Amino acid sequence: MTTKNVNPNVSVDCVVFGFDNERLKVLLIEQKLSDKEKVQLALPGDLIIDDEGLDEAANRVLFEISGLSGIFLQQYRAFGDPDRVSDIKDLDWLKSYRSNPQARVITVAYMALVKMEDFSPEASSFAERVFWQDIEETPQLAFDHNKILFEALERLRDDFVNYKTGFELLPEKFTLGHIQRLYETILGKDLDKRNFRKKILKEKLVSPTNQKQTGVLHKPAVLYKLNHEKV
Amino acid sequence: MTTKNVNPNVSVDCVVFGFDNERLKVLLIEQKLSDKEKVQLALPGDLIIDDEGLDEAANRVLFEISGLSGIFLQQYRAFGDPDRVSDIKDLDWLKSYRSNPQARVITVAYMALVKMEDFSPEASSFAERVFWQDIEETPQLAFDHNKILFEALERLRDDFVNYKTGFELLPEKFTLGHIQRLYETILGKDLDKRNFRKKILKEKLVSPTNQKQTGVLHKPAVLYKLNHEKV
DNA sequence: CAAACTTAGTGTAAATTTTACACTTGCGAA
DNA sequence: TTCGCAAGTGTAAAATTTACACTAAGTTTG
Repeated sequence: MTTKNVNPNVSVDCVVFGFDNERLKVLLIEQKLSDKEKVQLALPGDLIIDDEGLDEAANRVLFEISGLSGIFLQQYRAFGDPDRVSDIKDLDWLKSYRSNPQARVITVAYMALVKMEDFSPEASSFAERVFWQDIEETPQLAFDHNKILFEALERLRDDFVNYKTGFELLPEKFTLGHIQRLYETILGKDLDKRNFRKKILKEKLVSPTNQKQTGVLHKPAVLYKLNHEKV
Repeated sequence: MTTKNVNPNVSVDCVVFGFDNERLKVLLIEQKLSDKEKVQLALPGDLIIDDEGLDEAANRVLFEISGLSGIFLQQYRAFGDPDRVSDIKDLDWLKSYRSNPQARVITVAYMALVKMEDFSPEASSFAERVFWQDIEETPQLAFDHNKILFEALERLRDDFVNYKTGFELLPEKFTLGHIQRLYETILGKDLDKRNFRKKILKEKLVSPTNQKQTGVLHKPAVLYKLNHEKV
């Protein structure tokens, strides 16, 4: 009880889901361990700085690592097992301004969902490589990042079950089929076409334009747009 | 970018809701500032220790401050505005083992719901007083604790809307009226008696016993019990 | 140019869930 | 014995959810 504590390092980790009208992906980085030559995959994340809030830190870190900005990151929980980052001394990626390189790392996890076409991640600072990874084929990640990712996905699906979010991922003009594929992708299951359309149209969040798809190898669909005042 | 950071203090705060078959309360503590004579009200919380996990820390801290243990605490988010605890230097309650008394404090918030009759909080360590405060009359709290409490309440209600939680708050034998009052208390609104009973009974989480209430000044109600295999 | 392929688009009936609503019952207290 | 109080009970209407199959309109292929 009178032990002198060393304050923990505090980091933020960002689980950025990307949708490409087809598959759900997650933004990963490849980082190199300092002395050994091993590389490992991880979620973008880094230590916070003294005078910034957590939300602010998440946005900064994501930008510094991947070049992405303007993304709405939602915090969903903190992870703080004392040994969740055990081989911390081996790591290059804890930046030079850390004050206690030997101390544990507590991380605050953030989640976002974006359309991939709007964002082209570019590796910078200590990341060797930044890329979109298909969610169905997630590899082994560093530390407890697989767990952090899994919980983010659970939260993402929770947010989708009420059918009121996710439209922001669609292009300006989109078809009802696009929305349905979005929902099927996120929820990981098939939905009945007629029932889905009924439900979406009842919400009145989208309206038809007088345009149709072109250049598709099937009957062209009516294009819809968002009712911005409602979203 | 090359600034030497001071690692933040990390604390846990516990929002323990208590139900007394009547009202919803929250566990608060009264603590004294060091030099001045002012006292302030706050949620039970304290810094974490090096080698403990966050969940572990929450349980320890709650026990040390209030004597309560065996409570299921659920983490719901971290709060980390850089100036959320601005007058930290004035505070006695940051224990002696803190390493950076001048640094910011990031807190990880936990929530629990218990039946008050099972727990008799007793002030210990640095708390002057520990008590149950009616949720409808929450006073001004220290730091951002009003915000932390508000978000806990939102989360609590979210957990209740699916009608599948909260039974653990009831005595061993209880009436349907008790459950309804519990739900009305948590949700903060009245529910239709007949519809509520229909719904609860359909869930099949409770079964009637062959006993009835005694000593009540009205028609005695049938007592129910939990179907433990389902809860 | 006909056939094949692909997704768009559409309606209904049954089942389930939700909502609104009012009176009688049994106990203790006065 | 009457009064106050919460227990206990049923139904109809409305809303929501679910299951289900064919035609339409383009493009590509042979």
